[in-house]
Amino acid sequence: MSESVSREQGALASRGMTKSYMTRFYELHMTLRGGVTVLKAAFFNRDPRRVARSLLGKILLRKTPDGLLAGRIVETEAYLGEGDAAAHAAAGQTERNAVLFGPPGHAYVYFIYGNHYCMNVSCLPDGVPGGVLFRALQPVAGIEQMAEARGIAKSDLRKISSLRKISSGPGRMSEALGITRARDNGKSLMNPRSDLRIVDDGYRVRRAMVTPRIGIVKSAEQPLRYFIAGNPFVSG
DNA sequence: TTATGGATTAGCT
DNA sequence: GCTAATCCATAAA
Repeated sequence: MSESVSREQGALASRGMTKSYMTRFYELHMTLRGGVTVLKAAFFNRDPRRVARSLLGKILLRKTPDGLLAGRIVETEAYLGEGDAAAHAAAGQTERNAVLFGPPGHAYVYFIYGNHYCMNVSCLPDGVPGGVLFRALQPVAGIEQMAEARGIAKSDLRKISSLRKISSGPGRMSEALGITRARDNGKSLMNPRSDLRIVDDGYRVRRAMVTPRIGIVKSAEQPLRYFIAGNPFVSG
């Protein structure tokens, strides 16, 4: 893991990034080290608001045949059960949203606007709905592979604007990691051998912000969107 | 069986 | 800033 991160840093350095830019870009990367721990069920078996806040700074890992992909979670949204009109769980359990009603720590992937997949992690005990939407990642490892999946030219990766296009947004993030409903819906994110999991590398968020959620109409006023203050990879 | 609209994105003005 | 693209889960009929 730390080896592949070093490779990424070397690759970017070789593309002529300035020191000030490197400092900014890798502020969060430098803490990713060998001793990572997979988040356990107790972490997710809580109110989605607390889970959404606690997930900031954690690492989402994707293993692929072509290499390891990783991104630091910099933006999340909490979706509650009953009483949250914007939540998919609001109208009760269906085939699509069943994972939200299941045990905590599992991936809920849905298809939206005819084009995009979005991923949540289920929260609260089996039988109680709730989830956290992953909205943005800061690329950490496998940057070139993720860029390719997003249709971003390798030569553009020195530009911050292109780096942001890799995984700043729920649909973009899913495309970068190759997340689909068929492949990933219902998967546990707590299995150390899974190709999709969340780990804690010890990074601590300095300051988190809370604002209303993005892209919804119902219950749009509630402050349930969480992000790392000042992080350039936050969407919107 | 058909109609509706969305937890988004890219591209154009 | 504005809007088309584009599919499918859900609701209505």
